Amino acid sequence: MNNNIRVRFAPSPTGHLHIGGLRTALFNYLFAKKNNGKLILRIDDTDITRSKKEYEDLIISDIKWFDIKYDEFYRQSERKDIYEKYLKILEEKGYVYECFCTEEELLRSKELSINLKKPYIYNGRCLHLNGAEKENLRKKLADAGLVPSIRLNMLKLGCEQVEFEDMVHGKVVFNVKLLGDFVLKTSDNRFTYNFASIVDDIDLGITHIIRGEDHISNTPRQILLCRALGTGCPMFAHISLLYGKDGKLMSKRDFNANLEHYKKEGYLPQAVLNYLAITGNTFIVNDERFSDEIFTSFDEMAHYFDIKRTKSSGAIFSEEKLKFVNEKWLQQLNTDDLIYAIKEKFILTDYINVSDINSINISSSINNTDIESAEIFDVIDYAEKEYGKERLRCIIDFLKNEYKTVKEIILELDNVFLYKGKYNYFDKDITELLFENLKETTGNKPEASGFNEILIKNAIQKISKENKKNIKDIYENLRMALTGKTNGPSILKIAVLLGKERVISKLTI
RNA sequence: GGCCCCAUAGUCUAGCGGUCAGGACGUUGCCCUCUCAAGGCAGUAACACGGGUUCAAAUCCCGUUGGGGCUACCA
Repeated sequence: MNNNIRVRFAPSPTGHLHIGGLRTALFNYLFAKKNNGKLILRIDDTDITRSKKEYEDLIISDIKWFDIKYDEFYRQSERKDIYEKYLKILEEKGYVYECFCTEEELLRSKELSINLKKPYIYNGRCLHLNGAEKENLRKKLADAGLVPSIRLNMLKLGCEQVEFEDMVHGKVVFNVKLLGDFVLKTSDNRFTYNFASIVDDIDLGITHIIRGEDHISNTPRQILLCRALGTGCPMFAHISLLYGKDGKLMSKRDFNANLEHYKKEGYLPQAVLNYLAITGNTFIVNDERFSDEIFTSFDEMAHYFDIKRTKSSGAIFSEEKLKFVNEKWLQQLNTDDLIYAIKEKFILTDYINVSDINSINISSSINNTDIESAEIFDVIDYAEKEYGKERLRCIIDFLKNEYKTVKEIILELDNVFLYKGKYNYFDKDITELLFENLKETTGNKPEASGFNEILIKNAIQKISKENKKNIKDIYENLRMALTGKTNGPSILKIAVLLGKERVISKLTI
């Protein structure tokens, strides 16, 4: 296996990284990992008017959030010398020419083509200008503060068609005549995407270009540039795009295209990646291990990844399936790792405001001396102070198997384990009986040994028998008193995790 | 309009000439159960259409239809 594989992810900092971009980054990362290659992050910011540093920062932090690691980093805005160098090569070979057309002129000729229902192709007018005409036009441009743009001379290249072997689509063929002499360098001295991108790919030794299918029509232009430059060309893999429920391309307008959405809803980064990896893609077939499509680690995912198995058809994004994947990840993730992830990856104040908890709870806190002196940053922090590390671990271990997102876990943690107020009970009699019995039967034994599921169950049965109360009613009442809801995870388990003291206190009328 | 890509259930997919068209999500029912989930079991639902090629086509070829992308001195 070739271990000089180099791939790149090249977002332009003109907005947030969205879910489709993340998928492209992921496929690059998987490919690099699988082949022992390098992943290069390149910020394609040649469009200085639309590019913003804040977006670059956001993109980088998003990539980090998902634990996608890159080996090298570049910014196109810092590589102008390199583009200049390659442009010079083309000039020397006579493959480029100056274009003096103004924006209006080009626009007009384009409109004309549209009206005639003909494809718009640059007419190559400036190719045939003589020296005097050029100087005249150059002056005119200079008056407007512009310089001639530079176009690639397709005629000189002499190719009729370009074909390439796409790693996901197979053979793709384009007719060169329909491409037109495209611009390499603009009249305001910027290099265009098509030029800068492939020059970087060549210069940085990129071996495989894995990008979205929307770039497939740029590919022939870039291949032509490779030929003009006389260099080899990287391999291409155009992966299918992600679509919304309406069948249209996911765009920044879609709320679930924004990665912020997944952080706020409490999806684990691993789960999002896992989901993205399996949609529009297949790993190993006929292997039961992957029948439910859940991986246990990124390395495992990379190991079984094969770009050639990527589907060439587009895929509709399904948050339902993502939720399922997230649920599985929650279940399989080691509890300590989960707690770490919750603390590191999520902004818990999105779910619960710590100051709210504090104002409600601290005054009535059981061990309020500890709490008041401690610095509390978030819910987990607070819960740790309340329950201790070990106990909190048990609670999270319990909750992670009951809920589907981190958000749900945190909400439940707050609602039943941290809330110190009392919920309304259904039945006063039953509540009193529960209070008496649970207080009595457990006596003064320490919580750990005395307060367990069997004991509570027995107490409930005893209450039922002796007082002719319906078992279900007693459970329901206990649940209501402890959680304020009529349904949820095992109330026995919840009671045990809460501990005798808290349970008794909630049952006090 | 032109160019390119794509087409198996509601969704993601397996399938590479002969399968009862397989799996997953969802959904429905049952079991479990203090409730809701989870889990277990069972059910539901698909080869866009029309021509070829072939003894045989979801699979190969052509066309049609449908969807999508691109069509800039944006990336």
